[in-house]
Amino acid sequence: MPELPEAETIVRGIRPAVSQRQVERTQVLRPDILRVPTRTFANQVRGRTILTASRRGKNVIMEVHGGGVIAINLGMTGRVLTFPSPPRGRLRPTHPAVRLYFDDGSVLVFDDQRRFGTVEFLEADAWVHRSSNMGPEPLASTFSSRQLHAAMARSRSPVRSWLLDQKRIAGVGNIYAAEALFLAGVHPRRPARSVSEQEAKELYRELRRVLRKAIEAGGTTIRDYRNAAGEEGRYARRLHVYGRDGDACSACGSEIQRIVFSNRSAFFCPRCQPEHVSA
DNA sequence: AGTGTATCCTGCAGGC
DNA sequence: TGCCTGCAGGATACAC
Repeated sequence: MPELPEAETIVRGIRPAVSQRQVERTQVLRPDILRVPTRTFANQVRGRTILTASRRGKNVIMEVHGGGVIAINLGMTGRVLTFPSPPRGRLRPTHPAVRLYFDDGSVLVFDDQRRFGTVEFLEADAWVHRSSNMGPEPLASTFSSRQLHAAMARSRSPVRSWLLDQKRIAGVGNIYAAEALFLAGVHPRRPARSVSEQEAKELYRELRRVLRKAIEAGGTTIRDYRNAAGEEGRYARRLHVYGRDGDACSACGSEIQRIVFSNRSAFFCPRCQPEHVSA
C-alpha cells in the first residue's frame, strides 16, 4: 500500500481540512469498501464531528468527538482526497468509493481503484483493541533497537516478512522494508533471529531514517499514490533497490537482484546484502 | 511457526 | 492494433 510515509503525508494533508468539521452526509459508491451495510455506516458516522486526523501504522485515522474513529486502510491504491467543494472537471477522483460531506460544504473522498482498502467506524474500545493488535510505531521515541532485536530474536521468519507483519511492527511495507534492509546490509531472506545485535542497530537506524526521509519527500509514488491534494510523492527517485532489479547498486555497482518469496518481490544487492554471513 | 497459494479487484506494461 | 501474461505500496484465509 501506501505505507507509513504515505499515510503520514495524507494525514498531514487532511488534518486542517477535517478538524472540527461535522459529517453532514455520507455517500457510498462502492459498498465493498465498508465492513458493514451502507445504512449502518451512514448511521454510525452522520452527525459526528472530527477532532483531528492521526495515523496508526498504514492507517489514516479520523478521531471524532465523544470517542470513536473513522479508520481508513488504504489498501494498494487507496487515496484520501479533500476538496473545498464537490470536485468536478479533471481534478475529479477517478475511482470514488466513499464520500464524506462536511458542514462547511467541503468533501472528503476515499478513492480506490482496486478496492482493497476499507473505511470503517470504530467505537473507542474497538479501536483500542484493534490498535493493541498492531506492533509498535517504528518512529515512536519509545521504540528502541534493543526492542527490535529482542522481538526479531524470537522469529525464524525471513526478516523481510517479519518487517511486513503489522502485528510485529506497524507501517512498514514492501518498499521501505527493501530500502531499510539494503541500507543496513541485511539480506531480505535471512531469518529474523539471525540478525545480530549490531545489525539490528543498523536496521533500526536505517529504517527510521528512510521512513523520515520519505515523509519529508511526501512519500513514494510508483503509480497510484497521491497525497490529500492529489499530488505525487517525490521519494521514488531516491529508492536504492525497490523496483531496481537489473540496475547497478549505488554502493558497489553489482546488479540489483529480484527474488520472490512469500508471494512478494524482494529486491537486494547480492554483494552489499550477503545471504550467508560467516561468523 | 512458517510457507506457498489463492483471493479480493483494476489496469498497465511487455511480448508476440 | 490486439491478445495474453505477469505484475502491482496490502491483508487474509487456507492447507500443509
